[in-house]
Amino acid sequence: MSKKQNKRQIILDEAAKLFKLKGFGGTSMRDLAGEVGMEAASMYNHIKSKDEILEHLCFHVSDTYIAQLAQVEQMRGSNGDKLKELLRLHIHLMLEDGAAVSVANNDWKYLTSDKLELFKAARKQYEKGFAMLIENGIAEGEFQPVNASVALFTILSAVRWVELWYRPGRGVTAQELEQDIMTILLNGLAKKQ
Amino acid sequence: MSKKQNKRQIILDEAAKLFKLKGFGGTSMRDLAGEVGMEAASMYNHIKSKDEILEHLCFHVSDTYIAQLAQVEQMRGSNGDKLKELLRLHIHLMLEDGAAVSVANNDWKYLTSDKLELFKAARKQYEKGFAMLIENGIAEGEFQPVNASVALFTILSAVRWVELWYRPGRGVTAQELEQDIMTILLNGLAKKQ
DNA sequence: AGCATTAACTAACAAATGTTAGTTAATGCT
DNA sequence: AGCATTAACTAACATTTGTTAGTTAATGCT
Repeated sequence: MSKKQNKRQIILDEAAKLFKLKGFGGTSMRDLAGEVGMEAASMYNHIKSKDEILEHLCFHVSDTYIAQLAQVEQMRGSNGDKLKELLRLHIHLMLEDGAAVSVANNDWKYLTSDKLELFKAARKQYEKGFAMLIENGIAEGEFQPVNASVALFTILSAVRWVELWYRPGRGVTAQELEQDIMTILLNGLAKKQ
Repeated sequence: MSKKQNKRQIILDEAAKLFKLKGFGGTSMRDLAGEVGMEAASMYNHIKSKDEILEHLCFHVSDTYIAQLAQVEQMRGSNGDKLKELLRLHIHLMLEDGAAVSVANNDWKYLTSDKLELFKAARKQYEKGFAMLIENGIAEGEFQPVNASVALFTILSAVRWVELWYRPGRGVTAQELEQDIMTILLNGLAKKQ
């Protein structure tokens, strides 16, 4: 039983890496099997289907994001503090589970119909909670009076490059990264005068 | 001859839309043919291969970006002004040719080997020019002293959602959009105090 | 009118795809 | 020791894929 869990996890991890590299459609079960060190057919002892792999990866990410949102919502502090913390957690998942996040960002559209709807709903829920923090911040005069949706997507997109770009040995630490991104997004690139 | 150009363009445009919607791998030549209103085999009177379609779309985008960079580089004005203008042009292409930009952003990895290298080189050239503006701005004390690469990718990513999200009838005009994105990226979301 | 080109079609191909069936050796429980 | 389960294998399947061959009607030039 523990062995089974283990092999399944290896398949899922390897799938995340391959899907990130070559896309869901561009990755065949034989490719994946080669990476795992097994025949394609053998993997079906551990997983139900190729679609199930995709579902697992996508919902792992969306579930985590929603849990993080719930966690931040019951924090106390300013909207700026909450936004900062949610963003920090958001970036943190990217650094920790980059391949899965990449799949959830790029290959979610290949989910089959009912799962696709579920995923889109989850994403919308997350975005809604995120937007609420921004709207509250604007209403309370804490943030600049921009369109909240525009701010939301600008921020969420702004951090998406992290999973494509960040590698530990790149001369930028995770702390610097977080700090600089926060600076740019909250304080802006231009110097205050 | 003009007819041929026309049909070819229809195929390319329709391909951009489909690739954006379902990905390069997820779009079959028969799907595309159905959209164009033609049998799959008939399209080969107008295009060389499925790969050629992808190449055309990707290089159309990278060529445009590089031309825009060259245009801005010979402007006079502050680094902030140049950065603003380059970003404005960048967003403009997204609004004008969203599907092609989407393909260049998401499906470039399916380019075949030599074209893939060419595309990556073009992208690197664009990023290098973009980064130079930021570095100059920092050196001249115009921008905050952040890591230039982090700033570069944060800005370039920040605007990527536009092609996924923007639709004319969404209550936000292109002008508002540009303005708000500039505000957030250059001045920051937080109010100056 | 005669001819060459264009652009559509149908039919078919070879390769690749996700998946199932059937088999077999190893492992662990009673 | 005997039995059930697990997890690997090979072989094969039905589809789908990108693409080519061969044909045919329409178009336009001389």
